[in-house]
Amino acid sequence: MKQEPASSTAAPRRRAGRPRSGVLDRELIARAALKLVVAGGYSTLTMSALAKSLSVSPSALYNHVESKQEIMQWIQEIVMDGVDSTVFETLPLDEALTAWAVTYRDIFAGHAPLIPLIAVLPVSGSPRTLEMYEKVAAGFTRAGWKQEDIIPAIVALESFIFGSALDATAPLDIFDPGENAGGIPNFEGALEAQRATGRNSADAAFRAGLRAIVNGLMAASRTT
Amino acid sequence: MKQEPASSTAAPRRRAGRPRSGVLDRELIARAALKLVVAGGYSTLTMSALAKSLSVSPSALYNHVESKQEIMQWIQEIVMDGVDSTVFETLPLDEALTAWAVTYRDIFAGHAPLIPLIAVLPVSGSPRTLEMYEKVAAGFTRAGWKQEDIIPAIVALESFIFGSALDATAPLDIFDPGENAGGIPNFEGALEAQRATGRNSADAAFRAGLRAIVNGLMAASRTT
DNA sequence: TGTTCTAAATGAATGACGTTCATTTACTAG
DNA sequence: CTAGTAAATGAACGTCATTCATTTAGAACA
Repeated sequence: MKQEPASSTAAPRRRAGRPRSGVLDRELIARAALKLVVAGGYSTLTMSALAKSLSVSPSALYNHVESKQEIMQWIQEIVMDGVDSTVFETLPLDEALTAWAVTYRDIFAGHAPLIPLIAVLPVSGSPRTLEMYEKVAAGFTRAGWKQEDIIPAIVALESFIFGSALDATAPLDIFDPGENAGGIPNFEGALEAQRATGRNSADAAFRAGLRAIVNGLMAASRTT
Repeated sequence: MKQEPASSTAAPRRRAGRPRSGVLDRELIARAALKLVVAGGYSTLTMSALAKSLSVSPSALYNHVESKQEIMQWIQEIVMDGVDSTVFETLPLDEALTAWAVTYRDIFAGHAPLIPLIAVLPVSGSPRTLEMYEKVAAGFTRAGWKQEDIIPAIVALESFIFGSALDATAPLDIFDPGENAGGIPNFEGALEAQRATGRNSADAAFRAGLRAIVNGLMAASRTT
């Protein structure tokens, strides 16, 4: 849990910038872990598998990592880097929020196991995540938002994004009532009507919900 | 993964309604599991601990349960039962949605580990959850919504609720930039302003987001 | 050059887990 | 009284993450 001093380098502690032996370092481990995850999903990310992919014994990893959780945090940082938050510099707030949210959800839909982690993780450990927040907050500020309303708006959007990313991993027939059909006419009618549109319901929900929450937030900011 | 035939009883398979020996049954196991969780959190819910709390050996549980995941589903059903969906019968849609969402989030904030499970779980295994959906869908129908818009609206709301429930478990100082302060003026300003309100930011975000998404959805339904 | 220091790797061991299985127990039906 | 059977037992297993005493090898210093 300890943070290295002021150094921004990710490499293990070494004597005055002189390279040291060791096959491993933070960057290497993080990349290898992400590679494993992308190739075979999070269930294949074990310390043994990770060590093997680095041609090293599992215990060697613990010279560079406190726990597996820490590796998950490293992965999270790399993944978070893929979220496009430059849009706030070029687009009006509502459009920027929409574009940002879309990339955010799409990226984390492929990394659902990270979500329960992120939601609870202090941002202090992740400078790049902080930079993202700064860009988003700047977008709100530029649009003239009251300062105290900005954090709640960001958190609300993120909650929706994380929930939607989880939802995106659900099986397509998740709502099929199965043997419990009958006695639920309203729900079944709605289900059938949605099915008839031919659209993926997770995507439709994300789009509709995103438009609603963005419009709703913008409207609220104008009334106060 | 198999479902028992048409029987709606939760008891283990038995001969023509005649009670059989056995200390265990589904209801007992589920209640004991929930009790453990409420007392000590999900990390204390192990098959050994559960068995011990029932004065039984761990392997005995497997005569009634396929896996620990199945127990988690049983817990989920009990917990879901606490969500108040009667409000749709008495309140106008927007107020009902708000009241429903509030109880939904508050309840699952105490059961965060269930969320990644639910988001991906077929509803067919949970009759009571289906009944909830029916009441919600009926509320939308009664309010004159187009059928095909109902499921996406429900899913969007649930995504927001689940995300918010996860967020509610975060530490209060989750946004503290720590040593990374400086260089992120907009974010820090917003953070300070939010702090100055004295409100819990997770709660403020949930309230603001809920109002926004409900208003946004209602507005959208009027334009189509 | 040789000695010492130390970061880093090793491999064996540990302790939780969830889960399986052959066997026993105790009730019920005939 | 005899089977038959659901259910409980306890001793395994296999898979994890993690720990630790020990070894290895490169760099600093003499």
